[in-house]
Amino acid sequence: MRSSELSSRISQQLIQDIASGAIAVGQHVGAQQVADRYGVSRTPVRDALNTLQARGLLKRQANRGYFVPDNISDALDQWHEDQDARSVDPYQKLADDWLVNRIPEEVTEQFLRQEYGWTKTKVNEILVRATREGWAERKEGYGWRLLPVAKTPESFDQIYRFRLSIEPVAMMEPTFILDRKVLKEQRRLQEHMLETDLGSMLDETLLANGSIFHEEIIKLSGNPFFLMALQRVNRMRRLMEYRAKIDRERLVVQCTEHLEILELLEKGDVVDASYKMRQHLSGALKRKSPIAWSWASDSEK
Amino acid sequence: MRSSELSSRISQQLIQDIASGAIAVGQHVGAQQVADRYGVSRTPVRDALNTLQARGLLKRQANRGYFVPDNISDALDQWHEDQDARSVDPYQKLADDWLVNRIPEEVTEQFLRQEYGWTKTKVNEILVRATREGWAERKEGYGWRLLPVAKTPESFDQIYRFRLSIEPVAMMEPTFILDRKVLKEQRRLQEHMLETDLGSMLDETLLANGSIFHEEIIKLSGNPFFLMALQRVNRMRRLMEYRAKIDRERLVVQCTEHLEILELLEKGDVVDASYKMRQHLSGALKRKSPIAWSWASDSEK
DNA sequence: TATTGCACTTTTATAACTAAAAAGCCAATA
DNA sequence: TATTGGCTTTTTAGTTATAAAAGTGCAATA
Repeated sequence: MRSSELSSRISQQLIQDIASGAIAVGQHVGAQQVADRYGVSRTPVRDALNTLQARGLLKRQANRGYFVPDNISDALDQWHEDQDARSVDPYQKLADDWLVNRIPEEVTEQFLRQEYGWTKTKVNEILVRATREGWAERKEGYGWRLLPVAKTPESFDQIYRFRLSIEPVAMMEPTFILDRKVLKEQRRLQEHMLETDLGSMLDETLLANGSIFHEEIIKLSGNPFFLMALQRVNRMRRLMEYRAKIDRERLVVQCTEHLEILELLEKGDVVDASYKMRQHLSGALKRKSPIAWSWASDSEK
Repeated sequence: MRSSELSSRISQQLIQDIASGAIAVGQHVGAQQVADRYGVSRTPVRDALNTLQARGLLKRQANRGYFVPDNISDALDQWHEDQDARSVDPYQKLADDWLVNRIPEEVTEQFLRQEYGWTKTKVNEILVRATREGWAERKEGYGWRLLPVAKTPESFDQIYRFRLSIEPVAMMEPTFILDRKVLKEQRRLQEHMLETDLGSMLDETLLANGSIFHEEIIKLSGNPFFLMALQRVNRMRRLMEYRAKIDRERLVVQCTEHLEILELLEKGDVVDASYKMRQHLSGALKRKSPIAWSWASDSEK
């Protein structure tokens, strides 16, 4: 059974979907279906499904497909333990090193290849992603420049101020569509969060929850530029939050507020929902820095 | 005298800066100074300056540097003629082909290499840029997906709606700084536009003018996320406008409105300036499609 | 009839080498 | 004393062969 990078990514994603409840217990998980969802062929999906089945996260019925078993919690716990020693994503590694000033502002590809032992393509792939997510850019000549944005405590506030300017407005766009199906699905996810023991969930899953909710709502605006802008700042925010201790109590408040917004939308009360969204974001902004900015001091050495 | 891609880009940029008035007549243009501005070494800058000097766009004084000559208009006209047969930027070529549906939504790198005769690195470079500018993304497995955003007449409206939600708000940010130096420079550029014969200016120069003004203003907000978002939609807008006939009369109105906003800011009247900005953008939105959407019909075949 | 399993094709990654381009340095000069 | 000119060093682009990974079609099976 092969286990390429892509199939590992698919495994991770599937586990997260199962843990977050996006894929329900007992549900059928077919290779073709998963392949379509992620836009890949069945080859890497099959490897991923095989791996998950081997670890008891999926049950297999010959020639009928894979299913989420009843005893999924145990298997998930087991999997979490196994993963504790998992290797860190190179992208996160670079982001991390940049945040704590372990690498200079300007780097050459060669420097990264030597420093991390990455191949030419790997370096390129990582830098492209960093470029897309807004914290790196190619210099005109040789080398790359890493941007100080998203490095400081201020950027957290700045991101929330930016979101305050787009999210409530997006909900008032003339092309906004109250898609009941989306609202229902989001309600299900938020309620699932509240019902589940948050301590047993992966940090990634918890962080993803907030982003997904807001992105699904802004998507309803029918204006893709609002979505693109939100996705971009969310990715940056997660770079920072990745290093932080998550305040799980705060998450309960977050989910509750999400549900309140959903309720207003389900009633068709878009204006109040937009207002509530504004309050929701203001609340996050007003809170004292929700993250221990342990690394900010490093830059003052 | 070499003429690499980078040094050609620098030449282009310098000419545009001279044409738009960012570099004034008689001003000294030193190699080191230019190199610092663009973040490159003197090597490609020297090639560029040499090229420009050879065409009479710069005057050289031995060991003292280059200067913008008095008779720059003639030299610029001459240069424009020479450039008429200039080769199209591969990036624009791909964008163009995508806009008129000459290439499929999903492409492999190999396809592009064969179709356009580009090298592996070139293909990568172009796709990375398209990714950064938001209209392409890597598929999970092989291949790339081109996004339909920025292909339709609606996107034009959507971009303006988005800008309406961020630009006036950004001016009201608590960190907004009224930088007189920036305002003065922008006033100079806008007045230069009005004084110059627009017919003699390159389309690129005219299109860049509007973007730069708005980006400089939003930069004053002190919140880089507003700037990043604006830059992104501006780049997309220019992809579309690149194909269009420019309404030069409209540009006069545009510059005048820019000057009005500057005037309010110079008086320290940020609130009114923000309101004027809103009106300015609304005006552009309300105008009937400013572009002949010649290619939109192609998709309905 | 939907799904898997498997063989086969296409596409991309990797590595090593050569050519081209950019960066960096220092002496020469107005 | 700032600036250019020419030179050397460093970095990246281009090329080719080979391995690995992903995509694709079709028969087998519950």
